[in-house]
Amino acid sequence: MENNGLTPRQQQILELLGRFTTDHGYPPTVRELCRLAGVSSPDTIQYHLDKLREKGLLEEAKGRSRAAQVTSMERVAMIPLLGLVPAGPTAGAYAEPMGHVPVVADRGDPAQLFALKVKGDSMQATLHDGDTVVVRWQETASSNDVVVVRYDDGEATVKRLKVKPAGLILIPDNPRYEPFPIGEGRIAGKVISLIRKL
Amino acid sequence: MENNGLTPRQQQILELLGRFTTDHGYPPTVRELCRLAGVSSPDTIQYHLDKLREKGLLEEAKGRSRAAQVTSMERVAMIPLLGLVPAGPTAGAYAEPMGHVPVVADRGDPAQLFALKVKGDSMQATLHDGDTVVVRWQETASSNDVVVVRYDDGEATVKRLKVKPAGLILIPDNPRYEPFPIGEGRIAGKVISLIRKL
DNA sequence: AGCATAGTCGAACTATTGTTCGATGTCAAG
DNA sequence: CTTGACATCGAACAATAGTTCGACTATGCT
Repeated sequence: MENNGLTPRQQQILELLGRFTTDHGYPPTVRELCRLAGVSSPDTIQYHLDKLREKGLLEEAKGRSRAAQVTSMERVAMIPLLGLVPAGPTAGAYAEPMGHVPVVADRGDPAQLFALKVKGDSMQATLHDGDTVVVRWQETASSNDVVVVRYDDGEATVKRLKVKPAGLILIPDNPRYEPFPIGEGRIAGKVISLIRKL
Repeated sequence: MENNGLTPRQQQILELLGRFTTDHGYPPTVRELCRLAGVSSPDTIQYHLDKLREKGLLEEAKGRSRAAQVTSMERVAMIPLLGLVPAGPTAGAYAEPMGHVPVVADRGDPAQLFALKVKGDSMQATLHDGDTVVVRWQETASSNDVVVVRYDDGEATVKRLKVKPAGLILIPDNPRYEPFPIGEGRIAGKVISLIRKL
């Protein structure tokens, strides 16, 4: 029953704040919240905002405009969806990509991440054609990691890595394909998660 | 080579704008951009912002504070991660959940979406233990849809749906489990995508 | 040289926005 | 009935932030 000890009004303001933020991309001003909540005095909103801040539900940020944010909201980073082949760990993340993928920016630096669209069925069972994978730039990896390997000619492939005394072996999870040595390729990154539309 | 016809300065401002926004949760003010870009006059930023607006790279939003946004940024919604069992299509998305999952809010109303953690291996091959699935609230579904079914006792399960003349059948994708009729259960929603950590 | 483009500055102006104050009303608890 | 928490209002104030203006410096093109 006890909803964090929030009064209905506070609950409503919190809800409006969250909705506005995701709708517009930035938080509302105090007066915009006035309109949304149907009250006429900015102080009414300010009053509730203070209460919410006391309870730790809002970011402490007084004085600045549009700075009221729900604290519980994990910070989200938009990582670039580089297409089928990653070009390289270049900086310009706002030019080429064919889109962006939102990820929760909790573990590590999100600037080290990028996304890739999977093509083909060589990794079937693990990765399907059309899947989106989230990759972290790194030049080394461990056995059994799924890695992105890039070749000088611009080609790239996603395979499971096997570290053997003889060298690095790439293993397609689909048994209809044969494992092969990495050759001239270099590891570009490690696949850390996948997103699949059903 | 031609980078959208952007000058280095414009490129930089765009980059700073994007970074600030994802870092703070809201866009910077003109003067904050001044500091970041190392210029002293607000007009310098304003000048470049106008150029970027002309090229359609920024949201048209004059007069308001902190309203400069990169247009290419897909709007992101945080949908509630309800845990193992969805309680119901209630509004209070900012209270109970054990977390939030970011999704691109392009198709349909993101308020109709929620996330669930998958438990068990009855859907193996399609869904693994620990996967996060994104579900849309709906009370009906088609054959072969993966659906969330809720029972009165508070239990819930994820299975593949089969519409038969005799009634609705739930099919575990794992052949080690047997299909069974939906019984007293009701469809709570349809699984539209999955997120898996590797 | 003449001219257009890109970039910058500092100051001033205006509008927006956060904040504060005193006053008022409601409602349940003591 | 008095007290306290909850809620609201309107007005006023101060700080912040968007906008505009005139002037100035490069650079490359004609």
